[in-house]
Amino acid sequence: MKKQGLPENITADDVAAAAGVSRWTVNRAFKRDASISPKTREKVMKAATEMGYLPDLRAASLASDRSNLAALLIDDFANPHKLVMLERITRIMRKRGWDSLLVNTLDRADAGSALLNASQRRVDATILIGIQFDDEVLSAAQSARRFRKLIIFARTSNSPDTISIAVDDEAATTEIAHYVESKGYKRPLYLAGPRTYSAHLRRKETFCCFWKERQNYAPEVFSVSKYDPMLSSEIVRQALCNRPKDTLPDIIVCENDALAIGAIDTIRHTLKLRVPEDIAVIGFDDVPLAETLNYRLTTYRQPITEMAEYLVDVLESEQDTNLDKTFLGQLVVRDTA
Amino acid sequence: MKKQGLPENITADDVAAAAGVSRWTVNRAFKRDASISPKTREKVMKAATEMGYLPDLRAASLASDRSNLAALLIDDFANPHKLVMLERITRIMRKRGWDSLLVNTLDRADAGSALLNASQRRVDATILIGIQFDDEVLSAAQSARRFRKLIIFARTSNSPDTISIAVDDEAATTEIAHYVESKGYKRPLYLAGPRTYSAHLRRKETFCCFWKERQNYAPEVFSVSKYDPMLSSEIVRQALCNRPKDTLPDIIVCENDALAIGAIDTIRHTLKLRVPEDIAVIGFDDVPLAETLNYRLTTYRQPITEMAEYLVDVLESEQDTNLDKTFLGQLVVRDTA
DNA sequence: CAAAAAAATGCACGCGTGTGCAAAAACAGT
DNA sequence: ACTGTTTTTGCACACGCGTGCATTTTTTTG
Repeated sequence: MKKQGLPENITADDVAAAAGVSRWTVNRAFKRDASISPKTREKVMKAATEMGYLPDLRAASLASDRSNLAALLIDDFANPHKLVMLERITRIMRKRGWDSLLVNTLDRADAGSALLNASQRRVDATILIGIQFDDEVLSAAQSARRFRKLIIFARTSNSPDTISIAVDDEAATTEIAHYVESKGYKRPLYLAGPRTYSAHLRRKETFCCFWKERQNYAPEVFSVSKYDPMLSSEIVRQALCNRPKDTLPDIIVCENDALAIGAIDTIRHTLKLRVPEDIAVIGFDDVPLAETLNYRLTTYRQPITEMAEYLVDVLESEQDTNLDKTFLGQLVVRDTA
Repeated sequence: MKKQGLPENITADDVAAAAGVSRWTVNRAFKRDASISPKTREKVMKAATEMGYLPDLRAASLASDRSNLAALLIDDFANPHKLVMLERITRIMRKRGWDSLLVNTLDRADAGSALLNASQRRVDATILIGIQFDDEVLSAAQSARRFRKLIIFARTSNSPDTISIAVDDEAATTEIAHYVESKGYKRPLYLAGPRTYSAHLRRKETFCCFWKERQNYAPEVFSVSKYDPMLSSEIVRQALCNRPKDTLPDIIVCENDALAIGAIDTIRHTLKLRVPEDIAVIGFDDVPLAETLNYRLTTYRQPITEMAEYLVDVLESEQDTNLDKTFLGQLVVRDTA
């Protein structure tokens, strides 16, 4: 693919020679708020464009020790909400001049190595958008130092070395619980996802506490080991298929939409019951599928855009403590509850 | 987050001093098949581990002109199949030692700038997994040179400067068409996606030619401007909602699963008809949702894993011509056709 | 119009590693 | 022990740009 007659690598020196200035002036032309006169910059840019020159970000990063690059670690691709977060985060990062290194963490054992992988590229920050990051991994990460910032997105963590950006699970779940109560549901079933350690959600706990306190009994709880609609379908089937009708829950409150979608499928196609008339369902996240004709899912929307903007604020921030932040989302009432 | 008392940046020099060897020996220890004695390597690695040293990949890339990094450009996050490709590609790349730079291309106008963005990081290859890459962008990319390899994934292109890795659309669509014919469908409707230029699919054309040749009439065709289930639902509704029953298609053949899912939703929930009894549906891709209880979609599965493995072969290949390759997938018959 | 202030430009040095070759060390065979 | 061979190690130089400061040019001001 090498074009003949064209130099293999155009550097700032080449452009400098062509424009009749020094190399440093060339690089200044490419740097915002650099001290350079408008007409020199124009002259340089003209030469650069003709020669197809663009600064080498590796060298820039090496020299300045800032890369404008952040690693995104993800491990849970079955959850459609991940796609939404990924899209929003990469879009907003790019809009604000940040590139993203995507690292697909294979499993829990792999998380540590993924972290080191990112650190070798000397990224300015590492963003965790997954579930399999437990204490060991986090402490290993810290002991390896080389991590400027370790950000946990859409999940809260108590680790002091970590910055957590997430919705306020307690507020959100309380709002959901109030809604469930106000609609007169009496036998809620809580469908929880995998339980994690360092970085977790406080949804199940909040819902159950709320219900026990207000209604004087604990809701039934089932747990799915992965945020995967098909797995959720299977767990709900096992939980409900042989039960007499009057012992069935009247609503399934799900930790997120992936679980809710699986639950709805089972209710409709395996149990042959109606949603919401026989069993209502409520989700969390508001994934694109939740809005489709088929699901029309009642769910809680996280303000992902706002969270992603704040994420970039954090990337660009100089301070390194007290950056945790929680957000409020909004209950989206559709047809399933 | 700086740990006190620890040096800010541990370099190979530090490790060399600690291990009593030269810097070059330290770096050799980290390089496979480098000429180094086992016990020296062990000694170096021990010191390196204690000090938390890992080679700086930016500097390595700068010096060697190889980054083991490839850019992934994506623009179409509404299509669930993108998530599958992304997952598979990043997983296999990582397994084989490659990192990925994810670039979210905002729109067609942005594609060129995204390409330049990637080139500034001096990636070894740029992989296009989107639709909005037309001739202009590709030629701009080439004229900017700095692109070692430009790979178009899951789409074919005739550009000589490009490497295309895709399923054999003609073979796949022919298999689908044979299936449709053999099942006795008589009024197929082809639901196509957005039409593109340089990088395209040959599905619609193949299906229509096949049908015209064998049945002597052209199937009806509708086109959706984005691979988005909700948009597909809307187009199908407009196309079919006021039609007398006997003029409705008996099968909708969709360019991919995103469209098929939207079509099914409309058939069931808006037209109040049954799938496949009233209208059958067939998709393409075999996204995870296709397998769920709710859809049980008949579709064509692309061998993404195999394609991703080949992609890495291409990344590692020295030659730079004749690397295009097409793959055969498999028809997955479920309940919708 | 000269002097002072401000803006623009040039430069030595450093960032951390790879390459190819030369020097040194280890090993083999007699 | 001695030579020839192979393995291992060290090193000068290069990769392309940023930083901080010194120098030059331009602008401002009395």
